[in-house]
This record gives sequence, structure tokens and C-alpha cells, in this order.
Amino acid sequence: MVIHYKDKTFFTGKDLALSIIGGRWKISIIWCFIQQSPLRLSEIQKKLPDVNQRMLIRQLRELEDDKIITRFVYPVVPPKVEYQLSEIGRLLEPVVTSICDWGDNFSDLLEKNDNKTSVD
Amino acid sequence: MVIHYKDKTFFTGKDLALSIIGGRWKISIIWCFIQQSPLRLSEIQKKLPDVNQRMLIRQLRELEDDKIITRFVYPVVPPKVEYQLSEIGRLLEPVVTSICDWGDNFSDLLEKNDNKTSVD
DNA sequence: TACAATACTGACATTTTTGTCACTAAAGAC
DNA sequence: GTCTTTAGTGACAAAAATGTCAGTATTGTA
Repeated sequence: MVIHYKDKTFFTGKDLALSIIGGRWKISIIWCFIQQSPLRLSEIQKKLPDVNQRMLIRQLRELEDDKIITRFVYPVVPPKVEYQLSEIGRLLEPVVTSICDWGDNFSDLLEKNDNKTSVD
Repeated sequence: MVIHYKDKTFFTGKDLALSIIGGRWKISIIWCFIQQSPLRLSEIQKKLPDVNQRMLIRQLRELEDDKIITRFVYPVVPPKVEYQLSEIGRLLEPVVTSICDWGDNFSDLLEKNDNKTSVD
């Protein structure tokens, strides 16, 4: 199987997937949408205070380009733009939840080992 | 919940997880181990020809530091070193498979749309 | 005419990640 | 002493990702 996408060639769905969701903040952004949808830019900013606006917008554009999220502009003043997951975007939920689950497992393990080696 | 790990602070297991498996080749490396284990460096290189050796070793070191994989050196000449997933590393399987599954879905979608819009 | 609030964009700096090249280590065989 | 093979390391270059800052667009209201 060979996949051509945006001038690049991928030999597995996995590699294609990684190229799409591999961005620094992509999974975190998608996680926001799984919790609440739709979301305005300003709302995502509140949920992800560590991401600066410029970066956030860039990642949103990429996700939009890849059809993971949709963007809807309301013709009002002040401007209002709503983002939400597309159908294929919503299918990323198992990816995000499995990452969360593993992270929780890993952090439990850290705690256990910390207690084991702690000195008082 | 606050997690301190390697001089950094994480507020969710997800963020901790992303910091550990977020490296450029980490998921691909873990995927190799899910397919076959243990693996020698030279074997991983064959499976991931796009990763140069220096990079591969660096990613392996990071995974080892994070206790995702173990490294066993056989005291022989020429040197023989075997890597394999640790217990917590093996728990990454659902993460990897969900990414693969989603990628396959996405690539199916691409194909469908290509056919729809193709001209002959 | 100036101001408001939201959602941007452009140019550039900085940081991080990745890649390259040349080199080392190990110890038995010759 | 030199060669072999596998698995590395160090120093540096290049590229990519990310961050910063200042600025634009919109149009109803004061």
C-alpha cells in the first residue's frame, strides 16, 4: 500500500497518521474538542494557556487543512469563529483516550516508585 | 494532580505521555517492538530505513531513560545488544494500534475522495 | 473620528530536533 | 600488530518547529 498525500509518500496508515497528529499541540487541541464542542479560538486559548495564540492558530490551520476540524465564521462584529471536529476527527477519540490512559498508568508507576525510594 | 518528572511539571497524564512518546520516531520504534521482540540495533535499522543510526540510537536512549524499553548487552565480540519493551512499554500497544487504525481509516477516506474527483 | 472586541497575519528570533561525518570500543582471529 | 563486526559517541551543521511582537480587518457605537 502506498499513500500519496500533500506531495509526500507514506507506506503505512500509521506514518500518515503520525504526520497529521504529530504536531506539538495537536493531540491537546483534539482533546479539548472531545471535552467540548464547538469551541471558539478564545475558548481554546483558555483551555490551553501554555500555547501562544500564533502557535494555536497555526496548529488549527493545519488540522483544518487535513480536514480534522471544521471552521465556521459567523458574519458578525466582533468576529466569531467556531471550530469543531469533523467526522474523521471524531474518530481520533480512541487515540487520545489511549494516550491519556497510558499516561495515567505511567504516572501511577512513578508515584509508586517515588514512595518506595523516599526517605523520611 | 501534579506530576514531577525529570525537572518538569505535568498537570495531566496525557501531557506526561506526550512528552515521552512524542519524539519523531518513538511510536515507530515501539511499533517495531510490538511486531518483534527483542530486537538488535541493526534489526531496527532494517525495519526503519528512514531513521539514521545516530537518531535511532538517541531515541532508543530516551526510551531507555524513560524505562519504556530495556537494553541488554551480551559480553561478546562483535558486540551484541538486545532491546525490548518493558512492562509499561508493552502497555503502549493500544496507543500504537489506535493510531494505526485511524491512519488506515484516513487513508481509506483519501482513496474514496480521490476516486470521486478523478477525471478520465 | 476614535474605539471596542475577536480573530487573525507577517516578519523575524529562538529553540529544538534531526542529520552528518568522523571517530572510538571491544577482543578474538590472523 | 592489524583486521574484523556491531554498537556506539562527539562535535557540529542544517532544518524544522515554536515563540514573539507588532500590526490588520471588521463594523456598530459613542
